Amino acid sequence: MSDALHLNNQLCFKLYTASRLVVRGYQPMLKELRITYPQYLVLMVLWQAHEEASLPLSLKALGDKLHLDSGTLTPLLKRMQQLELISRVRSEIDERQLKIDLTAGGLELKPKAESWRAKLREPLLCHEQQLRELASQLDDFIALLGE
Amino acid sequence: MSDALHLNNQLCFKLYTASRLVVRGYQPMLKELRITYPQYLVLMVLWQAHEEASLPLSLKALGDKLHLDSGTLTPLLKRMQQLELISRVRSEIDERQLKIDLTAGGLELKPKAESWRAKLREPLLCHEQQLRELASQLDDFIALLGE
DNA sequence: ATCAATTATATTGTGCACAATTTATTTTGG
DNA sequence: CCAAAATAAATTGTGCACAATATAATTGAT
Repeated sequence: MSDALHLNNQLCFKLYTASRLVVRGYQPMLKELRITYPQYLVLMVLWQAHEEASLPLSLKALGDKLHLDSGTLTPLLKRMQQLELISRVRSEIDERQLKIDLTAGGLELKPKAESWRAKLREPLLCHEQQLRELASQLDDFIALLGE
Repeated sequence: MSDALHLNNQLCFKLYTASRLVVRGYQPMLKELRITYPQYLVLMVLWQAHEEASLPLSLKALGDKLHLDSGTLTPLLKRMQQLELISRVRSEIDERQLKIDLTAGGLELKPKAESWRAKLREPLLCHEQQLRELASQLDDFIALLGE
C-alpha cells in the first residue's frame, strides 16, 4: 500500500493541525484582550514570574522558556511595549541584557485571561481525563525530541 | 497557588512547542530537498492524490485537506511553481478553479522524502507504541475541537 | 433569461518563526 | 592587563498563517 507518506498517518501533521486549532479557539479571548497568541504566551511567562517575584526577566530568559530567539522576540516585545503591556529596559549591571517587566496594563489582563480560560475550558470539562493524558504524552514526546 | 495560567500546565503551549520541535527535526530533509515544511505538506497531499489518480486538485480541495485558505496557499503555490514542483492551471470547466498538478520535479522528490522519513523515524522506533498512542489521542482531540 | 446569492481565488496588511549576520558587551585565559 | 572567545540583542530577509476585503465566475430562483 505504501501509505507511509499519507498525510493522515503523519504525527507531524496532526500536531500542526491541533496546534492551529487550539490557537483558533483562543481567538475570542485574544480579540477582547487585543493581543496575539504569542503575546499571550509572553504574558503567561511574565505573570508567572510576577507570582514568583522574579521580575524583571531578560529577553534571553523569556526566550528560553518559550524556545524563541531574539529574532522573534525583539519585534514582538517592541509591539507589546507600544501596547503598554510591558517595559523594556537595559540592565545596568550587564548592558547586553534587556530586562522585560510587566506594566500595570499587562498585569490587568491576568484576571481577564483567567476567567476566559475557565470559559474556554468549559465545553472540554467532560474530557478532563483525556486532555490530561494528551498533555502527559506531549510532555514525554517533547522530552524525547530533546526539549 | 492559582497556577491555572502556569505555562507548563497549558496544553496549548505543549502543542505549540511539540509542533515546532517536529518541524525542526525535519530541517535536514527540507534543506536537502530545498523546500519548506508547508511545501512538504502540500507535496504529501499531491503525492497521495497521484497514487489515487485524482490529480489535478483544485486549490480549494488542497486547502480543505490542509485546513489552509487561499491567503496562505496562493503565494505558497506560486513559489512552488517557480521551483517547478507543481503546475497551476485554470480549470476550463469552471474558470474560478485553479488546478494544481505535480510536475516531474515534484514527483521526483517523493522517493527521497520516503527514505528521509525512514531515517528520521529511526531514533524513535523504540517508542513506536508511545507515538501511536499520541497520534490516536491527537485524532480524538482534533475531532473534539470540531475538525 | 436575469440578477441575487454563492463559490473560488487573489490581494492586502499584520504578525509571527527562524536562519544568518551584525553589533556591542562581558568573560576568560595567558 | 589584554586579546580572543563567549554571550545578548538587534537586524535582515524569507516564508508562512490568517483576517479582511476584492474580484470574477457560476448557480439558482424567479
